[in-house]
Amino acid sequence: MSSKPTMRDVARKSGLSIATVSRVINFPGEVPAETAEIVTAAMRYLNYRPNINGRRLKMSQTRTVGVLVPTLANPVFATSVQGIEQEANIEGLTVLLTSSNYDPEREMGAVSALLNNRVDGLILTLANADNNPVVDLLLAEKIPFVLLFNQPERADIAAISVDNAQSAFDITNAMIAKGHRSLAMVAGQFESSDRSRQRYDGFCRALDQAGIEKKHLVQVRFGETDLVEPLRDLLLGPDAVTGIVCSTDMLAIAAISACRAHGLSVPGDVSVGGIDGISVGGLITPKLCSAVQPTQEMGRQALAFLRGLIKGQTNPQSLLLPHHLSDGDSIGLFRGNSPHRSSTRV
Amino acid sequence: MSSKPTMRDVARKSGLSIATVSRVINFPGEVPAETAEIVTAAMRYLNYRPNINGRRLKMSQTRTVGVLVPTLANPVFATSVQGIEQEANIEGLTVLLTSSNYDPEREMGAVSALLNNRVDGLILTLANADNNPVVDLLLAEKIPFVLLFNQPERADIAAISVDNAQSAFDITNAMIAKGHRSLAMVAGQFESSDRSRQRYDGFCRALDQAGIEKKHLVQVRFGETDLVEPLRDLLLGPDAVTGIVCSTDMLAIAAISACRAHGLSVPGDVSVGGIDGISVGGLITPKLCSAVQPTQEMGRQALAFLRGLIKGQTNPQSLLLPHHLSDGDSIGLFRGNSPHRSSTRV
DNA sequence: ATGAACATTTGAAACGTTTACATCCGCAGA
DNA sequence: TCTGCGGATGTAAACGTTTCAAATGTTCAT
Repeated sequence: MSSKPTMRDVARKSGLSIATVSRVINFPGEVPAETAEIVTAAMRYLNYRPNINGRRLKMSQTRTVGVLVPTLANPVFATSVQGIEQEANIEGLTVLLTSSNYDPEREMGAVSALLNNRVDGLILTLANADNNPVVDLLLAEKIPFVLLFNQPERADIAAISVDNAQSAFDITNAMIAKGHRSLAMVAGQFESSDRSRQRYDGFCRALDQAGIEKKHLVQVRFGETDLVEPLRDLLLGPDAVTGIVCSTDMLAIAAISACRAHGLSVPGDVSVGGIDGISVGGLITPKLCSAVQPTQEMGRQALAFLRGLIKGQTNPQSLLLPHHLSDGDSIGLFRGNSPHRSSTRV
Repeated sequence: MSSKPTMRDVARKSGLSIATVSRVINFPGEVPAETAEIVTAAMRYLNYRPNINGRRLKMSQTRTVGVLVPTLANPVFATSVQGIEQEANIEGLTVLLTSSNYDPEREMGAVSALLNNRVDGLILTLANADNNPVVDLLLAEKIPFVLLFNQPERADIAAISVDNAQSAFDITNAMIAKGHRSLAMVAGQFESSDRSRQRYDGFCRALDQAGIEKKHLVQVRFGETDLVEPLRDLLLGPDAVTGIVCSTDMLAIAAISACRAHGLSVPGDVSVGGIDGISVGGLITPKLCSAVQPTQEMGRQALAFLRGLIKGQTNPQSLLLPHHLSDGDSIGLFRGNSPHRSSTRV
């Protein structure tokens, strides 16, 4: 009476066998309504709850999926997880969530822990999808997995993302179209994010196409929100830029803040664009202009996709979801260097 | 050879018994270095990974804790989960995360699922901590749990939060100190959040103390970010306010946006204050003035506290962590109704 | 040589499920 | 009456661990 009641207790209480109890739980249709009632009554009486761990041990499928994201502090990932959980809930799947903090070492540890839990599959956002030991491990062990936000080079890996390079290309072009010729990109460190590099590539492509030679790049540690110093030269130096493309919206918001700290107005003196489309971007002033990806939907799709893989559907294919530019006002017409700005220059 | 190797396989391979293998894994110290080496070699050779579900079934403790938050879309909760995971990682605990979407019905379902997983304890942020069937269930089943952000009336429930009423009181007072006498609160619906109500109480207390009679209140659905219509009367009506206290920072950011949409400047025409202290608040313009709570730290503490309860430490006590007002500039001096504002009024 | 004391290792019984297989029973058709 | 069938239930063997009690081997004082 002290410990939790088990199926055996329910069986005893209802005068039936443990097998019948199990059937009532798992295949209510295959049992006469009358017996089912007896059993459920006993369960209610005893306050019985099935021990999922017993089931998980016995069954080959655990109906659990593992999720690894870099961090929950960035709303992009938080909302994608929301999408995953939403879809998982519908399917009655349990989600095991971990985060790597952008640290490749922790990625392996986290995935290892998830595998010890015998998850049926994984959804991962990796620092670097290419040449990644985690990916190799998963392929070797034949565990179904889907990459989210990563855009791996190998075609035989399931991945759901937007076209990172194209996103950056588009937002950069939006600036060029407004007359800006002196641009910089602020990006998360490439070692911590392949997306960061891919987006930089798109940035460069846009500049090349416009015949712009100077390609400024500032890499910042992830989680960093104070860009005042990192951007000083870019904003006030001898060849200051008039447009900053940020590899994420979080960086863009931080960049706008840094511009202000340097006495520059956005978009008056400097235009700033982001990538991701996090929701606060639409609320701040100036409204952030960003290459928006359907984050939550991507999470949902990732889970749906993973479910397919788990069911044995082979030939994983990558999905590139469409992005779009939001109509913000953080990108403005090029006006030369405003008086205010030149006066501010050190 | 097809399926995953088990301890039995490792035992066979190393010519030792399954019990010895288990001891190598769990008590490496109690086994001669030589045998340990043989066993680990076998494990490496077979690519063995322990099946945690087997262990969980056998052991009385699962070394798993369940976490329930309203949503990950609000950075307050996302960062608190970060804190929880951080601390859990150190302890080698697994975190099972679910969200309720502010829906009391889903709360019970989610907790039930967690209990089926036989979690050792729970960390919960509930819509309403008082008279909550989930709390009753947990108390009845004697499952250790800690409330996070909730401030229950009952003293026998472990809870970690800031003083919600006091937070609202302080931020409201900051406005009053700047000369504002016509104030409103924008809050999440009380049914979905006891904090919302507690914060409203603090708001009222501040107004009472200042001898202000009119107490405006607008309740909005959670997740709502478009406050243009909800705030119209408040901002443009016959007795428009000059200060808005928001029950969360997310609402505050949305409120600022709405003010702008109505042609009002913050803090020129209207002052806006928030509660929570999410990090973007410090990056936007105007810098959000908020009653800041140490969100991540609270998550960490919640886990530490829960660990104590699980270890059998009795007499749960509530912890009220200190909050502080951030020095933002979203709250400004009362200037009467500016010409701009009156001209904008419909 | 004998047995006590100790260090290692092992056997086997759980933990709470699922499920293939067996059993039981009533009833229709012969 | 017997055969056979099908529906309802029961038996028992897994699943992969942990762990207690017991066995085995080793060392050492007697």
